[in-house]
Amino acid sequence: MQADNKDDMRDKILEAALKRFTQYGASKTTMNEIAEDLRCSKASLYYYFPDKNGMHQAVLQKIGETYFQEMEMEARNATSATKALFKLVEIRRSFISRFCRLELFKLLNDCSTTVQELMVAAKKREMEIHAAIIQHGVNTGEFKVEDVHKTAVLLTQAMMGLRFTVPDVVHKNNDIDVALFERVIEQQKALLEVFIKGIKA
Amino acid sequence: MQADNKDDMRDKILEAALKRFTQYGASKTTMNEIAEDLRCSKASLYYYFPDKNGMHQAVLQKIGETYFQEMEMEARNATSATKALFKLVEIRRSFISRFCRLELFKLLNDCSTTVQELMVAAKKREMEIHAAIIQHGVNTGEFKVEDVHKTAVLLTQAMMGLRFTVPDVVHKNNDIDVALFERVIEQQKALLEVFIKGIKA
DNA sequence: ATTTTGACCTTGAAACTAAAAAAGTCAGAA
DNA sequence: TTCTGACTTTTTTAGTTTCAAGGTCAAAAT
Repeated sequence: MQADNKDDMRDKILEAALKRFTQYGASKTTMNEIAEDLRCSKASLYYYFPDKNGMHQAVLQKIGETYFQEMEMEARNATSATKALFKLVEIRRSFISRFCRLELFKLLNDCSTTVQELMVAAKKREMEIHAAIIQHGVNTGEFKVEDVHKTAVLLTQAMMGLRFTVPDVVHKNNDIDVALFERVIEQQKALLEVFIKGIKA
Repeated sequence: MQADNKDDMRDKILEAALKRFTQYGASKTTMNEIAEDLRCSKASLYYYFPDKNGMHQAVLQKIGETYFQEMEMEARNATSATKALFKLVEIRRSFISRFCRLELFKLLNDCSTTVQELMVAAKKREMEIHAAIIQHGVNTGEFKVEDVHKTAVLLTQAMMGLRFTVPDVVHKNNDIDVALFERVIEQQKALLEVFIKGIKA
């Protein structure tokens, strides 16, 4: 198999990998399978990616990018800060329901430095989106907070934490269960409601 | 070795086990070591406890009982609901700093039914303490909430969740790091502040 | 020159094994 | 009724094997 140019082939690989990963999970997908799907040799994959983990990261980065862009779009175009914060929860919901099989969790537990950095960066970016919306709320007189940044960190951490405490038992290896995550989303909305009241001007 | 009566001996064992567990961790403590500390035979321990896990649970239940009683005392005697909620955080702080080596986490991941039930019960009890204080706040006109119970669940889950999101990396096997937990406590206080504003009458 | 590949090497996770250590039992003593 | 020494059973650890999957490379194809 051959693509028109380098970037095109790289993208085709990412597409095929994403399909396999979302359907069967990343760890249950072999490099051979991806190669067979693309009617190319396994060695070709290694021409475009350093290793399987690198490919997994690239897949995550790609879909993560659209996730964050959607959120950033919302942050920019929002009229009401309150509505925007609730919209973020909805965006998160639809993202997770689509990509819950991607073993985000497994990668996080890898403890490899690059992955760790990626996750920390993602956390930071999400936090900054929250900060931007809160800042907007402060500017319009909707909110009143002492320190926008600290408030955004707190909100992000509190919302994320519900992922661990809403389920009664925390499974170590399992990826995210969709039904369970719906309950997390519900609680995130409830918390957001109280939190917003707590920072209303 | 011989004690005056059955309950007394049981208590001596729990005391010795607690000492070992807090110093070296439960999994690194052998039944022989506890027996040697007490100058009794290992078999004696099995006269009072069904197995090591049962003993570990009993130790946890014992110290947990004083923890909850301290909290319940605060809930009963509180004048201001706001102050009481902040006091709970302080009680949690001092409890964790004393018993962070008890491998609470390991037991939770055991997934044995009885332990799971114990943890769920503990969660519920803590939640009910929060509910009682919030109810008190509602009665005195300090707070205004639609559903006291739901609010208490939300607050408890949000506070607990910070245990997982405040540290950048979540260690799987390690027990709680004291220094890290201080940061968790700080965020719990910050969240509580906003949360309380959000439910102020 | 860049991209692709078949053939090949390397690694890591699962499946055994044996030995050691710790958990757990019990008949009988105190 | 409480306790124990001597005992068995279970769990943990470390070492080994194996094989599928990960990863490499010289050479071929474009």
